[in-house]
Amino acid sequence: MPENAKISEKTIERLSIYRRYLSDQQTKGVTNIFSHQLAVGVGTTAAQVRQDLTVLGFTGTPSKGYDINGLNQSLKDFLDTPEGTNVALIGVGNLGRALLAYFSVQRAALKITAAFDVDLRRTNRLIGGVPAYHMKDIGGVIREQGITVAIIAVPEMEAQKVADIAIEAGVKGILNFAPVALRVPGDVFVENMDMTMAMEKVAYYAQQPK
Amino acid sequence: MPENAKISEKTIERLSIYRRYLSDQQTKGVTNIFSHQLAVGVGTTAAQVRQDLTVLGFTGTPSKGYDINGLNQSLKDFLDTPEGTNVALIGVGNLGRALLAYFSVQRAALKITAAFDVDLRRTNRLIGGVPAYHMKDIGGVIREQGITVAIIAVPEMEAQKVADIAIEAGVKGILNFAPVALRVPGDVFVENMDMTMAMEKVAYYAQQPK
DNA sequence: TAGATTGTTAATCGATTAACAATC
DNA sequence: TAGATTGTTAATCGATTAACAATC
Repeated sequence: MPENAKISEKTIERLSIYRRYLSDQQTKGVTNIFSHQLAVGVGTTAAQVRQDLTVLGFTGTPSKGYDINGLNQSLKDFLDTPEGTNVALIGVGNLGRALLAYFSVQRAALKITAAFDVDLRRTNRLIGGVPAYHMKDIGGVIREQGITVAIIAVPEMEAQKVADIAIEAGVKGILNFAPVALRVPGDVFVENMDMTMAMEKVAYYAQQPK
Repeated sequence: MPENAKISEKTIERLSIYRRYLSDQQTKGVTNIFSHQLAVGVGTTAAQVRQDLTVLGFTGTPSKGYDINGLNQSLKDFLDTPEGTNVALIGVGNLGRALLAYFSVQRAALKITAAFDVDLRRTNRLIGGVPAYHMKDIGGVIREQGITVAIIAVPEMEAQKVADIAIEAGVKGILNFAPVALRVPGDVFVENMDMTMAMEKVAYYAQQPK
């Protein structure tokens, strides 16, 4: 992968989706796949797939398409860090606990290794197999574990505050479920999962005559 | 709002975000706002805000900017249906119950009025104040209640099947939490909330030197 | 009035789609 | 070989940003 190539967010998103689909195919024993098959599987176009895959430097052949094992390895090399990534979950309410369960079934490359809350009933014990700490210990624990990614699942009012603390402690990427625009330094990446907005968008298009 | 104007998804997303921010300001007693203030509040640009707001046909003034009460009303008229929208939640596992709690605090325009699951322990009773039915009753209940929007929070394997049944019963918009590309007719809108993809994207950018 | 902001149109930017020679 | 698919470049499309006369 060329060091100075600029790869769009959309491309990264699709690479992640390709990987999941290809892993599924791999477990089914499929060994090769053509760009248009992959495209149908994930809901895009063959041209898009081919263009996206060039960023990996992984190459297919006109007769066989892409080797799924090799392509999966390339996607892994590209998307994952060799040593895996520790993730902090901030906020262990209804949503937080659901996320804990959701991400616990993931492969080891991304792993929630610490959870935080202000509620004493949810701290200083294991929740879903993950140690839950009091919010006041965020900075220390993140630093100790070398955590660089955090999931924010706290109420709107608290989100900016916990983001600031997490970033101060070394976090460089945030998956934000709080419905606020976080103010962060330029070297910190924020992805917003705005469920209310998504719901309103769906409702809007559902009511359109089309 | 002009009948034949084509409005991009991105614009709809921002309108939803503007509304939430403006509602917050409204409750704080702020009555007027300039495009650049709104832009900072939601994390976009003033030019973007002004261009987006033109789709409402709601107009500001150079001296006062936008009247927040009036703008909120315009956004409501644009985004909401007069009679409100009933939403079905399909899948009452960890994530489904978290979503039930999350959306129960929303204003009345969007309301989860029915939940569905295959697990008998989660059906034929109220969950979070919402009647939970067995999956086999989906079609009937959706039809009876005139539901047009569904949230899919079932395992990957079941997602396409429940989507097909919901659409057959009249659903026109789906908020899909299952990590699969749903195949739907052209008049059905699907918004994917792919949490694994989002997490991988965050991890990718967190590890970039930048 | 002078200055700032508006609505709106034009210019720029970036992403998607199409095209095509090279390859198996 | 003939046919289909590949990598890659060019054309198209759409969204964002900039510009500016009109307005308060």
